[in-house]
Amino acid sequence: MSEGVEWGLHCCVTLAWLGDDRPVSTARLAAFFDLPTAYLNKRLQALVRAGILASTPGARGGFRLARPPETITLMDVVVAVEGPDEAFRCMEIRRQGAGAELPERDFRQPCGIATAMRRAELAWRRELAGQTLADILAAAPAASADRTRRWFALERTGS
Amino acid sequence: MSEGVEWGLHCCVTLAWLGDDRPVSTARLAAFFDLPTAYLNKRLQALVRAGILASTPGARGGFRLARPPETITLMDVVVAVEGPDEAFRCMEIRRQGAGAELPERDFRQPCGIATAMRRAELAWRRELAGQTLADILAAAPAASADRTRRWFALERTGS
DNA sequence: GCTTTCTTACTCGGATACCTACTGTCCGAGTGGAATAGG
DNA sequence: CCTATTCCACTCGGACAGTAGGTATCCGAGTAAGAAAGC
Repeated sequence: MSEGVEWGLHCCVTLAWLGDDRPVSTARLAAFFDLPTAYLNKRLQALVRAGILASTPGARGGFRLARPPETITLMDVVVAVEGPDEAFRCMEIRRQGAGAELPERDFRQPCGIATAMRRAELAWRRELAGQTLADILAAAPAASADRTRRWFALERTGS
Repeated sequence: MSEGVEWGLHCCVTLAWLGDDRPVSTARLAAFFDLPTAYLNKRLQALVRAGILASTPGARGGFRLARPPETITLMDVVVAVEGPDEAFRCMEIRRQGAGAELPERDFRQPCGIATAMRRAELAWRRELAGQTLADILAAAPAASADRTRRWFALERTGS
């Protein structure tokens, strides 16, 4: 799985902690996590396209959460960064080679392997869709949120 | 996810249908599914290392199932082909950048994001571990098994 | 005719290139803010 | 002192290279079968 998923989730949590009052620039977030600025920006753009973040252009611009943390599931973030297509995709190799000349009716029933893999992936998606950003926030220690807010406040005024 | 997972699963199902009496060569399996022979062989080797298949060298050699289909889970095949490490791996970016100078005790509690992602992945693995090769065989139509057996028998005697 | 030996063809197994996609980087368009000049 | 204007620095956004991992391929080691020669 892409590394950007972890980045996106951490940035969403951070933005939730910082509140919606003023946007946070990519450079600030990248400095906070020691990540490549431009590449992180690319990933945040994906979150904007998915309607998870809202971007503010211009000076003092940046990103903020587009909607309340209770309405943002981990599934939303994963799909936004990783793409909507599932990990296991059936290539229908049963129709290749020897099965190429078989009539269409022999493949009316879906591939059992694809069905089984799909079932597992649905369980994964269901678990991700059941966890919202608010749950992550609730589970995290309050001290982390405080430190994060303090760091961003200091950097804003400091050198 | 690697394409080889689908290949491995289909080959296991095919080998189960053909029975354990005589091994099947990579060339025969590759012809049956119209796959690159050498690359398929590489993947079958991975299944041998995992103890799922058994290889017989020499003329008339090939692969067969190493153990009964009831004891082979989809998880076993996926791990054998894809590797044991999970898809989402926490890089602990919370410790990078601003968090680099924090004391160790602040990270005693595991990362909440990693925990949530791990929970979803455990659900996926549990679903895969609950499905055995025997379940796939039972769900598949008997006609497919017959056709497969017939094709491999014909190819063996034919040109 | 039977046994032993040798050849041979076929198989797995690992070492070697290629290619897609993720990772990383750069520059331009656009915007808000601040300084400045004028009234 | 207040206001309108101009300039500027900062931000996002998409277009452009670099690199790791998956994909594909080839060749060598090893084995069992089969043919051939000898008894």
